[in-house]
Amino acid sequence: MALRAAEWHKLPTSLTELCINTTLRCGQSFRWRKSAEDEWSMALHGRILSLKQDAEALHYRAIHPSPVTKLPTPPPSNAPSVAAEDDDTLALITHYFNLEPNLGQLYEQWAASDANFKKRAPKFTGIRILRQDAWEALIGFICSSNNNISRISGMVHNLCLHYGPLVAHIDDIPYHDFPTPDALSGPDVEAHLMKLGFGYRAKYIAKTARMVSQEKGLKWLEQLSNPECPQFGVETQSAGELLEGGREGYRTAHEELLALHGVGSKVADCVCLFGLGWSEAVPVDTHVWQIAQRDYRFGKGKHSSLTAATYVAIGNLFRKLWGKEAGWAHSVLFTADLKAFSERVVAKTEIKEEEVVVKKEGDETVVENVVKKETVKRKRIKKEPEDDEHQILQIMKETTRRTRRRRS
DNA sequence: CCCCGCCCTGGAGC
DNA sequence: AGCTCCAGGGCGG
Repeated sequence: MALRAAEWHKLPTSLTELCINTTLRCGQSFRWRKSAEDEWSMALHGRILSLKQDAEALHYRAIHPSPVTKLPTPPPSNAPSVAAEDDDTLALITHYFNLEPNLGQLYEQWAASDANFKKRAPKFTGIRILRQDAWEALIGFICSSNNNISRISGMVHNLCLHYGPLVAHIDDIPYHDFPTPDALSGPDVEAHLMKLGFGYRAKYIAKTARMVSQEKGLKWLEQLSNPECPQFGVETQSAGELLEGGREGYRTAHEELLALHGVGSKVADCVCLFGLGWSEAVPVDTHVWQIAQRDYRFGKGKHSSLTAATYVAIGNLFRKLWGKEAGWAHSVLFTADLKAFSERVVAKTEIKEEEVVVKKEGDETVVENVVKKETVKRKRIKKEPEDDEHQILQIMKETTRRTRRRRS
């Protein structure tokens, strides 16, 4: 029997209000994959969500797992079924992509209060802070320490593949949802993740999963959410006034998260921003630290290195600059600084002035041009893998190679 | 409070 | 080939 493919639906929007090509690649989520040319897919809330975008609209479709027909009659078909007419996919997209705020207006506000934002943001419009599942964000960003986006994506993919529930296939490629805390609490998880190449993060994940599933409870984590911006399906409530260090609920969430293994200030802020809806959270990593030095006069005197005090000072400055959505504005600048988007950078930071150094060697005077650090760095740009099949193969290769290495 | 060495891994540059 | 550095850090001394 020929199966009807799931239908595509249309959600009108402009690329300045939402740009999935930037939003899905800027390192806030690690699970989206290219399922075809200009098409992104991911398992989310028990379905495969696929997206395409053009200048007028976001196109989406949901593939639900085929209902398990217990009837012993005809040959069972594993093919995905069509979404019900009245399913909640549109509501899910609106929630997940945080589509409520007027992004053009926000960009204007941020630009008006900061010349640097005004300078760098125009080529990075349409970036939305996703409202991701808190637990998934927590584990994803535990994986992110001392790591790069492509490897983090591979690790998260492996977590889903080995511990997450299968949702359905597209072109014979399986899509798994993110594993629950229970699923990652088994006795062999750490050793297994070690074999899968997680390195020292294997222990962090195993410990954190046990703490959340057995000690604190998933409810504990989810209740750290911004009540104005809750998990999917929960009613909203007011979240109080913005203080210098952020709202009360944000401060509490940040502090509570620090009790988990592998969660420091930066990872806690990522979870707050991307998983708990606290838009004033400002994760300060090496990129943001570099931005703070280059564009906001950090790196000298009291704040000459990225200490805990400096970390807080940067967040406070950004909150003073941009207010309640400081983390959102900061993410735009962060993205503008990512290597993967380096072809879009503004004006190449001008042609960097060469420092001319005059020094004496024996009798002669030698004049040489010293290339500045920034110029040198730009040479070390690697291209992110373009097509995703390549990326998936990469992931498989990693896995088999490691297991093979073990055997020998 | 700050600083340092260490932790796993893979890719890139030299 | 072999080495260094770096990639969205965290932890313990």
